[in-house]
Amino acid sequence: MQIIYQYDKQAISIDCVVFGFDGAALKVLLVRCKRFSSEGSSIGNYKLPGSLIANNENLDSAVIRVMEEHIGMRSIYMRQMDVFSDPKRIDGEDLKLVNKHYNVDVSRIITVTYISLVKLNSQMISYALKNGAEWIDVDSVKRLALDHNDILIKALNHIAQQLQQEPIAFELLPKRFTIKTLRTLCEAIMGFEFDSRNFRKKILSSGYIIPTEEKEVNVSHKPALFYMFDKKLYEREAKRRFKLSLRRLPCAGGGA
Amino acid sequence: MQIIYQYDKQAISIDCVVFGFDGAALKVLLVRCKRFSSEGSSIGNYKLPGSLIANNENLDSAVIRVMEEHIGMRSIYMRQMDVFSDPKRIDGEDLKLVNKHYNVDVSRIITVTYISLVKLNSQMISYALKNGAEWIDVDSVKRLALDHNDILIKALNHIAQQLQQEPIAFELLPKRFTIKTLRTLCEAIMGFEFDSRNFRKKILSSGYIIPTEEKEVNVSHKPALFYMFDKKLYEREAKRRFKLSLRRLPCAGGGA
DNA sequence: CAATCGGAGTGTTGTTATTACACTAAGTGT
DNA sequence: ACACTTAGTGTAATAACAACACTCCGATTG
Repeated sequence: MQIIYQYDKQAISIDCVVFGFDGAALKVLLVRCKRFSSEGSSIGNYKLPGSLIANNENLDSAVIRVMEEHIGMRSIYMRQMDVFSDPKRIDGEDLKLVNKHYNVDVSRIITVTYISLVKLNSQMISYALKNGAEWIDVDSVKRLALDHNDILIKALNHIAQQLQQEPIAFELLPKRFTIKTLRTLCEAIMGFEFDSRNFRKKILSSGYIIPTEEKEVNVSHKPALFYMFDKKLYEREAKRRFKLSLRRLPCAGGGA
Repeated sequence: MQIIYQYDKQAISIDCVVFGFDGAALKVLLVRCKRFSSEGSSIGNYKLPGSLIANNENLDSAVIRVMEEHIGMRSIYMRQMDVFSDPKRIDGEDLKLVNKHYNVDVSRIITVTYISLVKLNSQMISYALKNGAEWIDVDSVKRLALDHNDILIKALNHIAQQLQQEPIAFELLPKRFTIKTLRTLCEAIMGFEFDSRNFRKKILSSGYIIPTEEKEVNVSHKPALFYMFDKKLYEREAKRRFKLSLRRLPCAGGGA
């Protein structure tokens, strides 16, 4: 078989799954795509924010560009997730629409997906609305354009996994937060509930979630204390943890 | 700023980090690249096996194609790792060499990296040699072409991480193996040693690593029993584990 | 201003997983 | 028979986890 390196009709794009937390539910940033939709295509009413890769930009800068467009800020947590490369992933009507939208003529699109985590606030919500986007409860997301539902589900599993290993929760929370808020967030990400006493115990024994002087005000119950995440302490702990575990037995055959 | 979607001069490639285990050390498959190397370029004597994406093929099939070329078989464990997209990652002399080698004219290459795990045997070693490749101890890998050293290091960390969560060890071992061999492999991947009694206890209590009737022969010491990995049992266990952990508290703030 | 409401915050105990550690068993070779 | 080499076994101390019920504090209501 002759191999043809068809580098001239393939485009690379990024799609971002941007998560936020409003204190109660996990939200995802979706872009309305009316210009985009059409009969006979699988394009729904919403899609994940994304873009083709522009001239001389790397993937990360494309993500930053898209983020800036929809949430108005550059400095946010972002991590590469996966690459979707099936040539049949976007084809037929969908591909025509994409070609038209971007004014290009490509026969396939390879998409690199990213996960972003932002500290959601009300300005960001209205900023998104002004720019054709919307923060939507992950639980009430309906049909999305292209294969974006698959991507979203993968992203949800991904952060649930990550939550257990890295301090990603604090990327979604304001600087000061109560233990209850942290727990609600963890429950939203994991999809199940925790025992509040054990949760609190674990959090406080971590050593890097430190109390502030502040309490909630105007709540009709005992006010909760605010805490902060101390990144420096966390990193010091992380190093120590690594050293201590040098002789530890991993679940060699798989998480037994 | 005007955004130009320069889809017409970018190529997508895959690079594979293929690991094998010879019973004593972890090996990685490297390709000699004499045709490739030149004065003034960062191209070393070896590189990871890889390729540009060919006509109408998706990334996975490109990986399979490359694997077939170097190890002569299709059916192997492979997982996507990461995407390297910095435009400056491959440029200048290196880019010219790559363009010449593939007979293309691209200004940037975006590379998706894969990890493959194979059950190494002597036929594969000679097959590789005949096809310009070589299985090399991961500990004695020197300077590689382009940014392939970075990719290799990432891959090593990746499998160390994975080993603790998925049964990847058995992708590297023959069907039948001794507990000692499994331990040696885990030690090679993790980079430190385990207590042999605790290791054995853990492995045997997993429930899905089952003894065979066979023992080692012609060893000048008590012969070790061979074991097998039972995938079906593992998957059943995995489901049960998930159910049981429904109320478990994750290390919410990060692996405390 | 007493009573009610709602969520914050607190400790203990039984159970399970982890670690550390030393000897005997079964073969080969001399 | 003896020496050598690696397989294979058990226990006890410690640490992490899971299950569980009540008091505290402030706001609100009547």
